[in-house]
Amino acid sequence: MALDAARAIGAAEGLRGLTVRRVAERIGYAPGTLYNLFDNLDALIVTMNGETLERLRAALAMAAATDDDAARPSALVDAYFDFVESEPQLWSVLFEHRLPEGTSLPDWYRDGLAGLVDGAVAALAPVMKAWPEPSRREAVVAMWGALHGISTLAVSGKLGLISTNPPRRLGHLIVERMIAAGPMVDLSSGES
Amino acid sequence: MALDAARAIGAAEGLRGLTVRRVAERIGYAPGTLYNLFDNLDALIVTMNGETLERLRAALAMAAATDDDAARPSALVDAYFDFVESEPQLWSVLFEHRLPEGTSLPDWYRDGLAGLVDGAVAALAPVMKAWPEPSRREAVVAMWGALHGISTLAVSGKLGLISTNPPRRLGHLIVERMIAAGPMVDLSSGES
DNA sequence: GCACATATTGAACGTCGTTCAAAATACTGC
DNA sequence: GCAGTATTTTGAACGACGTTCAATATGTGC
Repeated sequence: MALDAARAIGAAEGLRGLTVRRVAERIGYAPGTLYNLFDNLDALIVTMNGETLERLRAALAMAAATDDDAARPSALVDAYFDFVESEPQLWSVLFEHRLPEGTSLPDWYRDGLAGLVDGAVAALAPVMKAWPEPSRREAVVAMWGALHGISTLAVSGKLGLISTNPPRRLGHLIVERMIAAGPMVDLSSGES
Repeated sequence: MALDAARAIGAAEGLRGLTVRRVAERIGYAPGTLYNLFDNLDALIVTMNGETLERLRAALAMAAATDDDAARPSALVDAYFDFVESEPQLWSVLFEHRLPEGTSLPDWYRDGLAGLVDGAVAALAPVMKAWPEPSRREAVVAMWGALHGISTLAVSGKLGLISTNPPRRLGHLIVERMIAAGPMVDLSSGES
């Protein structure tokens, strides 16, 4: 299948090496053939990213199945960084790729992301009882963004330029302190 | 100058529109002329990114000059998001751009990043007295990564898919809670 | 074997980054 | 002013890119 070839190339060379011609050559077809399967290269990459997203979701779900409530936050962080470190290029493609100006991501893509966050909210609920329901989700989104940023800077080599701390450690730090700190006292504060 | 043209194109169209030919056309020169000024397109973009980084540093330094120690964290977060929102495309180019496999970023680039972090560490020192010196820098790097991730997801449209919270609010949440929580009890914990 | 639908092709178009000999320009010593 | 040298700029060329499309091959029902 074309997606297998794309995944192999993406894992080896990232977004820069992912071209229609390379994918076609790898599966022994002419470049034009791929346009019978996908509208264009962007659609192929988005489809492949959907699969990567699903694998990430599955990995986090596995970690969320930990029995010990208190250990679950740390397990989720480890699962996240395990995934990023095991497939750094595919994870990069998942978030580096941007559609051209006019177009927008398909619905199943948003559903995949939402499922990821919902799973984390459910898994962390026992240790976030102090947070009221709406701000609990807000906090999880913020923590997801934090892990995402740390991983992004690490994979692109920019974190290593200014810190010797392993990215995983920074992730643990953020999540642990966020949960320990509890919710903001005034939810409407902090706006400029 | 070529950098002005590159900045104008980058601000309008992002990394996708930044081509040698477009930049050359805008300054009224042939494409080949740019290769007398820069080794290649990547070098041009890295130079332009250096200028963007310097403007970001200056904006944060301005916010760090706030007299009120307690208000400084919030001011820094606002300054960060003000910058991202005022030049989303140039900020995106600054972090989306990746050099090809072999090459690495120049030294002045790392110095710029380090200066950014050092400035934040100094500005936040009064409200982070509870953190011992080394882990204080670690925490600032983690918070920078968090703001970076939230902004990345926001600019790429992926944050809006799963949350209606403005990114700025998530940033305030993380920084406020991190500082309120204080350092980790056991600095060597959290490693898998 | 024939008609029809489907899959695949390969050439073509315009654009990209990059190179390089040739042409244009600027600068020197006189 | 001029000859000669150094520098800047050019424009054509190369290979690779995404994408399109008429032509061809392949498969299917009869």
